[in-house]
Amino acid sequence: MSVTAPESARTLADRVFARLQDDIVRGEIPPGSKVSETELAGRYGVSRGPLREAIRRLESRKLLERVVHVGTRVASLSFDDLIEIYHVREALEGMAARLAAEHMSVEEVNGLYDVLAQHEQQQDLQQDTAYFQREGDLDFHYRIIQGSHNGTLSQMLIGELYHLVRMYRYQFSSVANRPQKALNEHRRIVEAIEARDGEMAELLMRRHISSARKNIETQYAAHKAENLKSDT
Amino acid sequence: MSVTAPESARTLADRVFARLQDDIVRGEIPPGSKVSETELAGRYGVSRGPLREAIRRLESRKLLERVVHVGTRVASLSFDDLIEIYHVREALEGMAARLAAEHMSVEEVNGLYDVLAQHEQQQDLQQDTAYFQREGDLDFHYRIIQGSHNGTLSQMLIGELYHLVRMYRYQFSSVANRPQKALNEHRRIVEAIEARDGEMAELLMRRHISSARKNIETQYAAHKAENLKSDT
DNA sequence: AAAAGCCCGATTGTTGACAATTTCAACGAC
DNA sequence: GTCGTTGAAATTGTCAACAATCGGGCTTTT
Repeated sequence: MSVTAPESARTLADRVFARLQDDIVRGEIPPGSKVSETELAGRYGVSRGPLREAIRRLESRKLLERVVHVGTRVASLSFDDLIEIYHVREALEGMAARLAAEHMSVEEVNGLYDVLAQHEQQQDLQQDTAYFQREGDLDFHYRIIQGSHNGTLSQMLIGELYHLVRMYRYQFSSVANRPQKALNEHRRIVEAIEARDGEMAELLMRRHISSARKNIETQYAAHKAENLKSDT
Repeated sequence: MSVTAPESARTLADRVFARLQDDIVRGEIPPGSKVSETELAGRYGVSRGPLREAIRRLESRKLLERVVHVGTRVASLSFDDLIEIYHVREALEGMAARLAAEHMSVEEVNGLYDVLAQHEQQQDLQQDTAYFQREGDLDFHYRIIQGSHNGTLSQMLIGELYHLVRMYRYQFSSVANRPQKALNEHRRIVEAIEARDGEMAELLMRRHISSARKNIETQYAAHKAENLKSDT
């Protein structure tokens, strides 16, 4: 399912990489905190060799930042970074939706409807909304990206960008605060894909992600204003 | 200038990384060929430690492919890979043009016109056309990408994708075969950026890259037909 | 003769020790 | 009191040796 299929984690470096990435994304290791190679090596029970390999991979995914001869620290996403990411998502996922409309099989389209139905049900039941909304939302986007049948595109979104998005969501305990609207947008996107209307699918997906970005920008402005008020 | 500023190559791994990447992109090490760690370590005069770090970084940039316990080989771009990359370029550089129209300073826009004038002159003189056309073309695109003032976007295009594009151009000694048309398209893009018309800039950039992609697809079809003919 | 199994060489994965660099605190000068 | 210097501790960068795994060739079996 994942683009970088870990199979069964053939090597030590692979396992450490997976565990360390999870610990970072879930906030187990706080964003911005310095991490020591020897300390991490001890924690995961390996030597510094495989650990350094894991660090380098996570560095290229922007989850770690390394300074020569100084050390490594966990990336800490700023609002500006997140806005940048959403601009990239808008471009890439828009293209993904277009390609998905052109290349998705009927089985894959049916799968999209299944996901939609699932979300609708969870919407009604309001059970564990926070968790399912964010993971479910990603699930929907995952499927469209995979449906593009473009490995480069999938790698960039799922293999690189989405870890940052997930980390952000954990970091700010952020949950989609416009679930009904998002669900409707999802439905229209799927309909465009089923109709094989790539242009429409791209347009709708871009609007969808653009709305999410503007939502974040609004929250950011409110947050900043709040801080200014409490500072004075 | 570069996104991953090498400064003066502080560490051994950095230097090996830069040299190895250059050797790969320029085809010094043939695409698809297997590379041995000990052999490369000897060639660059370092131990396997820093070399392995360089290999990991190039692997994450898709310039090397590694199989566990088997070895590393230089990536060999297929036509399908290239088509995928151009779809991603269309999406990302379209967004870059839009953001550039919104955020570029007047000095940066003037710089674009300078590049345009340079290309025009080289066009007239027809001197060393092959080299300047391909590097100059990249220079134009570089500036617009940087003009987006979006670090994530720049990293993805310049830091990841463009090495593959350059490798492909070396590999197939490929040169833009529609230079006059491309130059006109460039000019219209710059005009849209100067007019701060982000929507138009994105549209034109997407058409520009889409045309290049279709051009490649046509060449591919011709190439395939040629092979079929010689096979029978 | 073809196929399956085994062994050996070669390559990669991993480890621990050593070298180089940075940081931080103590000290002294202005 | 502040700033610059110097030294040591800690951390990262690098290296060479050891262990694990894979591929190819040989033997063996049917």
